[in-house]
Amino acid sequence: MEPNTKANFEARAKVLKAMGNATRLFIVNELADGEKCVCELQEKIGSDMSTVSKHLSVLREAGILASRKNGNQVFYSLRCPCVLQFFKCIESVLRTSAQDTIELMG
Amino acid sequence: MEPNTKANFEARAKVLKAMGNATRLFIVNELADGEKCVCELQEKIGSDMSTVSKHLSVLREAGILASRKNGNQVFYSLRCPCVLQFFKCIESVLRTSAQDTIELMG
DNA sequence: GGCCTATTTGGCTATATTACCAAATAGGCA
DNA sequence: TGCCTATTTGGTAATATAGCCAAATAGGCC
Repeated sequence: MEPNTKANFEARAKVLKAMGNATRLFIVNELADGEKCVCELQEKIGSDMSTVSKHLSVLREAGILASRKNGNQVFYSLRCPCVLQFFKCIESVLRTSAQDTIELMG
Repeated sequence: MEPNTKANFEARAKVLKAMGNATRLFIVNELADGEKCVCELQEKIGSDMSTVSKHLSVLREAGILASRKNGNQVFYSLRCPCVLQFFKCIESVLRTSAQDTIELMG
C-alpha cells in the first residue's frame, strides 16, 4: 500500500475505531437527540467519571463530537449526525450473520 | 449501563471495530467492485500473507465479509455492501474537522 | 480567599491488537 | 506418493487500549 493511500485509510479508520467500542457507541447513540453533559452520560454509563471523560476525548479527537463549556459543565454533541445512519447498516450485518447461523443449524 | 444494553452495543461495536483499521478498511474498499482472493489483496497491501489472512478473519468474524473456496484459493466478498456508505459520512466528519482547524487558524 | 462541583489529566495494571516468522493445512497435478 | 501453491494457525514481541484511583484544573458562589 502506498504511504499516501495508507495515511488516507488511517485517517478514515480513526473515525470508525473511535466508534468501535461499546461505551463510545452508546454515547453516540445517547447524543442522537441532542447535547448532554458529562455527568448525565456518566450516570447512564455507570463507569468512573474519568473513564467517561476519556471516551469523550477519543470521540472528539476523531471529529465525531463537539464540546461546549457552560459554567463548570461541558456539553458534548454530535458534529455530523450522519454517523447515526451507521446503526441501520450494522443491524443488517448482524441480521445477516444471525440468518447464516440459523441456516447452518437447519 | 444494563448488561443487556451493554451486550447489544458490544455486538454493534464489533462491526465498527473490525472496520476501524487502515488495512481492513482498505480491504473493504477493494471489495467494493466484487470478490478478490487473498493473494490479490496481499499483493496490493504488501504485508505478510499471514497478516492479511488474519485481517480477513477479523472482517469475516464481524459479519462483514463472506468467503468462498475455489480450488486452493479463497475469495472474499462484502456481505452487506451498505458498509460502503460509511465512507461518505466519514468524509464529512474529516472535512468538518479540517474546516474547524482552518477557522481556528484564521 | 476558601469551598463545592464538574471535568480532565497522570499513573498504573490488565488486556487486546498488530506485525512478523515458522509451521501446519488443503487443493491440484505430475 | 510427492511437490507446488494458496491459505491458515501458532508463537512471540512491541504497542495500544480501557479501566480505576488520585490529583490537578476550572467555574461558581459564599
